[in-house]
Amino acid sequence: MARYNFRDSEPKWQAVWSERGTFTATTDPSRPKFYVLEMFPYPSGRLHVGHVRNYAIGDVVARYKRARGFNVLHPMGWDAFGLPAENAAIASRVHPAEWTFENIRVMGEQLRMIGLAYDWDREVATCTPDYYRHEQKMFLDFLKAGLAYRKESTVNWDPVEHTVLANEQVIEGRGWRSGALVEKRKLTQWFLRITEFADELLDDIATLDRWPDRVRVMQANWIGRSVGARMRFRLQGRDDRLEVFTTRPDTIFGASFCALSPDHPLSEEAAATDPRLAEFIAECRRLGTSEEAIETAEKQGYDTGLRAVHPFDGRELPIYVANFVLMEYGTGAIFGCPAHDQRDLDFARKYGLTVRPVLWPTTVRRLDDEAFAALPPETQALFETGAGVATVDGEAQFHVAGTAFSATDAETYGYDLGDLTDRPALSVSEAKEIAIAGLAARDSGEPSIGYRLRDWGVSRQRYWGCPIPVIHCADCGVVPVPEADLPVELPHDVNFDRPGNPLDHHPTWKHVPCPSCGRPAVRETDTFDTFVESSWYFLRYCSPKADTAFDRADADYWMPVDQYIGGIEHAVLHLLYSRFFMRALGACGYTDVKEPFAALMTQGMVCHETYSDAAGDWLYPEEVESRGGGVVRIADGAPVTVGRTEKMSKSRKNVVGLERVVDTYGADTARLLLLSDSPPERDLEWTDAGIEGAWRYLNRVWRLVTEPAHPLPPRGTAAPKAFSESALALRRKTHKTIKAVGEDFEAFRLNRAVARIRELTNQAAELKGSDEGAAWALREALETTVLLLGPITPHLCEEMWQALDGDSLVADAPWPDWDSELTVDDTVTVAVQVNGKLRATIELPRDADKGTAEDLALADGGVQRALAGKAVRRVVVVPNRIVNVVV
RNA sequence: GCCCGGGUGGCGGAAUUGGUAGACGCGCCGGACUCAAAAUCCGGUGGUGGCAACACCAUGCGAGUUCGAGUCUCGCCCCGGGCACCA
Repeated sequence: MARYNFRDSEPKWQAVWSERGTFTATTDPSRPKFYVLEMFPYPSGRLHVGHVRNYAIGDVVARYKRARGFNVLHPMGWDAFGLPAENAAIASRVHPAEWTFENIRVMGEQLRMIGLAYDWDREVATCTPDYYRHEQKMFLDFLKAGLAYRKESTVNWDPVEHTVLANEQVIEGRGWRSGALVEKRKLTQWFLRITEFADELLDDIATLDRWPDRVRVMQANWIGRSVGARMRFRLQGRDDRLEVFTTRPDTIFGASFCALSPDHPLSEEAAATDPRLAEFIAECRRLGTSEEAIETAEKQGYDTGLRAVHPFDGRELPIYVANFVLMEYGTGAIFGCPAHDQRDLDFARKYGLTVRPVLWPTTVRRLDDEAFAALPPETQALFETGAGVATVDGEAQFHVAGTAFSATDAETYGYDLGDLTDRPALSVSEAKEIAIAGLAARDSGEPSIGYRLRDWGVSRQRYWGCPIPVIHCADCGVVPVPEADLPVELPHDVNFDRPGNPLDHHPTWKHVPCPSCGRPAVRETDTFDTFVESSWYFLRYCSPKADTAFDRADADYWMPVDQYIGGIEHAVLHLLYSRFFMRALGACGYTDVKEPFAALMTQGMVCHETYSDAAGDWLYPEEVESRGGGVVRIADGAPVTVGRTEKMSKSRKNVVGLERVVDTYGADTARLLLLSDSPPERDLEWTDAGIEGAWRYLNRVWRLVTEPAHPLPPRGTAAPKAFSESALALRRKTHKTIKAVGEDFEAFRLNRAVARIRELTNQAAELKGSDEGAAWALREALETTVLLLGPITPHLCEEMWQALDGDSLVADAPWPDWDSELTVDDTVTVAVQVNGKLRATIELPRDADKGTAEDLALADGGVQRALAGKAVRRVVVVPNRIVNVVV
């Protein structure tokens, strides 16, 4: 039994593509371009099959678009700065650069092994000065344009190691290595003014019509534009005022307290004279900086003793410091309206504050607290759930008990707005306008737009990143590094024996003369967030050897990326930062393209079962095997616990190494499985059974092509006049498949495309007869199969194309055309239902009229039996689809 | 906690976007070939009942809209992604 020899074929065709420069891209404005890009990897060590899925999907697009006649740009590179390199340096005493470049070498070899259609001449690694020098130049331009600035912000601080921790390094509030309780600490850091573009970034989401809706929604929510008001409360016994931001000025009459962020200046001021408050604030700071930690922590507050005066009714409201108020959003202070906000309600109950409803459904009577308290407990309980409305004594009544009452935009409500209005019913937006007008009249507030989006903090106190090109001079302040002095290169001679930033510890690197006055000064020792590198790498690919960041003409031709592919985990940060970067670069005259990625596809993760031994240590899949109904460790037969299927990760060892799969089955088999077993956007579970099935199919096609059941006519033979029924059916299948697979590729339905190609293979194998027509139809089917499968299993297809006397490479062959006469059938099978239940199917000529369909359906024996003599009330006919008889 | 997804046979998934639920594949069962095994080929395979024709049940749970719901609406449950210093 002949088997496809991938061990010879795969390196052979890789060499052919490489020698011919098949995938080398050249700027050519006379041709339509297509730029397809997969998110570049962080060089973490070795590729596993999880990485490959991303690249295999992109490779299908690249090869398919190439067959469609596009001038395709498909580059690859390395997102090479990052924390893991420093961790490796600490753990294994290897230099981050050495570690990174070795990983790039290994992973690059692995990528070449899978036959991806990359233009390797454009390979980029972001940790090289040749790359990051341009980033430093961009930063200097941002600085000039006012898009970069410094301000204080908080970081996670490890008090034992005296170092800044990433959120990832904070485990349950403690430093991952020291185990010390993490504190927040304020540092002056660099920021990029992304909020400058908040409205534009939000509005332009509408233009991203080839992005998944969910990503667009996530970005819009992330920017979180909300129209509200800033309002100022007089402080009792003081001259200054407290400013808060609210999205619900209409509920101001329900305010019963104000709350400050622990980082608010007023909190700090109050803490100076109140040690218990100071302790409370310190406790809040141990929560860490992530929003998740803050929002999931138990809501707590501390009464500062300060009192805010209500701008309308003069009530004195207590001012709390609360652990859930974020300094970054709004003004870092809020007013609380417990009746209409669940969090405020919980807070009010906890601290015994009044709950004062100020809006209610117009159709109900309001119960005051006294009347409510007089009700029996079971009646009170009726108010706990739902919308605060319950029937008491036959009348709908309203009271806020355990659940805050929230209004919808569509309805109108009765409102308590003091003497601001007499109107009996208002919509929320009308009430907001009235409240804001009232505030303005008292000089206590004005309309304001708030954003959830915050400016992008780009300073990192780490070595393995791009140095921020400024110098701090005692006399001149912050001085940009002159452009002629770029790049500011990382020093190589660093050591990681001490915790903290090696750049800061370096004996000489940071000491430089001030470029402005010449006196001794120090370099900025912070480096950039690695998201900065990934915010413009797609531009560098357009002209990777250019002396500038990119050549304008090349970028004008290639940009935007026509198809971007990557994980859903990047739905907000990386994609939003890149969109911002294009606009910031635009403001500095670099480019006119606004949106970097015209189309986006987000692929799911590759998952695998996890295995652990009796001691609870993780085991690699290749360390275990099934034996006698259980799973055991191969080395000693010890029982193994099979855990849940999870995203492949080095930490759980549930990774399938690429080499093992490619050695055993070849790259094409792995590619086929990764592309066919799940829709690309969904998660995929890697199983050994799956890879066997893919391998079996490749050999089946291989044999069908190289050992056809009967001789094929020479390539290019004209079609015979007549075809047998079986041959004609195969031809129809062939042309339907061409049409459908093209549509599937365009829509990323890759798993379905593979299913269709397999159907074609099945039908080709079942072809009856060996006459001229059958042989011709078989050749047509086989050639088609090779061309359609080409983007998925490219090596095998080149080999088969050669076996079919193909005169060129599949990689250079145009996509096949389909004959519309062969893609539609003369008859259709129509389902017949009786009262919505399937009772029969009937064969009808295509596009038969409704009367014919109805008559034939009613004449059917099965239908008659189901009707059982009952009178037909109605017949619904959907042509070519269904007949539903209603009795 | 907040934002965004997902849930269909033993398993991965398909379903012309409101019209025959389960394409294609994996696994399993049976058969052929073989001294035997592997490989390959042929047939079967959602569940329950029935010799069978067939009937009933079935797309996470519960309601609803409709001639007709996996698909639309409302309310739940579970799983996953993100939450600004992991990339």
